[in-house]
Amino acid sequence: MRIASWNVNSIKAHLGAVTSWLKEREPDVVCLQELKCVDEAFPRTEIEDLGYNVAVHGQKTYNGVAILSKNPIDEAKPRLPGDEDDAHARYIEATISTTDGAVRVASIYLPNGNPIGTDKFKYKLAWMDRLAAHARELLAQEEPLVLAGDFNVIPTPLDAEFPDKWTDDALFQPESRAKLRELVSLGFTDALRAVHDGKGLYTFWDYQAGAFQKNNGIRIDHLLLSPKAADRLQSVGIDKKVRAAEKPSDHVPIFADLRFATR
DNA sequence: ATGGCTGAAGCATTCAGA
Repeated sequence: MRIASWNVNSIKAHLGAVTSWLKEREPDVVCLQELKCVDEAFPRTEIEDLGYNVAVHGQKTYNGVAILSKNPIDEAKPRLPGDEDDAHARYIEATISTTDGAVRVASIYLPNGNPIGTDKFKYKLAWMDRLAAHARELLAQEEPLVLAGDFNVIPTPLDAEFPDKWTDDALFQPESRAKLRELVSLGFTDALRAVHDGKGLYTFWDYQAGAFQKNNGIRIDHLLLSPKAADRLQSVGIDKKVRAAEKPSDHVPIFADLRFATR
């Protein structure tokens, strides 16, 4: 089973890139972030025509997350528990059934948190606390679980081409990194780092100043695997080349192949 | 030292992103 995550930076603006990539990469499950549209405006038909079931938690202009799955989506739940008053559409979770058992998947768009020293940064840290609390509950169920999304945290200096440029940024604050470590330490495996060492593996390049041409990137899109998902991990990839296309999203897809007898 | 670009909303310019 191939599970992918991609911050598409507006599903309407980049639908062509998404459908081309779906056809080429053939993921079984896809977690999308930054849809920037309400549920009714999501291009459901275009995605369903490629063989996917769709669960959307949208929002006008900002945020918005979705889960696409070739296997049936049994249950989809928007929002983290306790976030009923949060207007931001940043989380949707679904259970996907396969002939080889169920897997639970969450599509996560963690707050950016810039600039530091503001309520936006406090909101980011509080959101991370709520995510960790929920993740702890999910882990207790001891099922295959994948937390997939744009976590807006650079885990370590290895995950930025120029880490010194990010010292004043919310994505690289010690508090942000500590909270990501606390989440992972509940029992998750960072899928990419389980398979690949070293520098130069990025999922985001700014649109400005030729960042992609300079490979001035950061790794902020992550796939966190519960123990029963990590046991099945075969390989992980980053589709860097989609960033070089015309009018790309500023993020690229990351995907993991798990040993699941699907379809 | 700073900003650079992109998308949405909406029609000039602001907000947000990271």
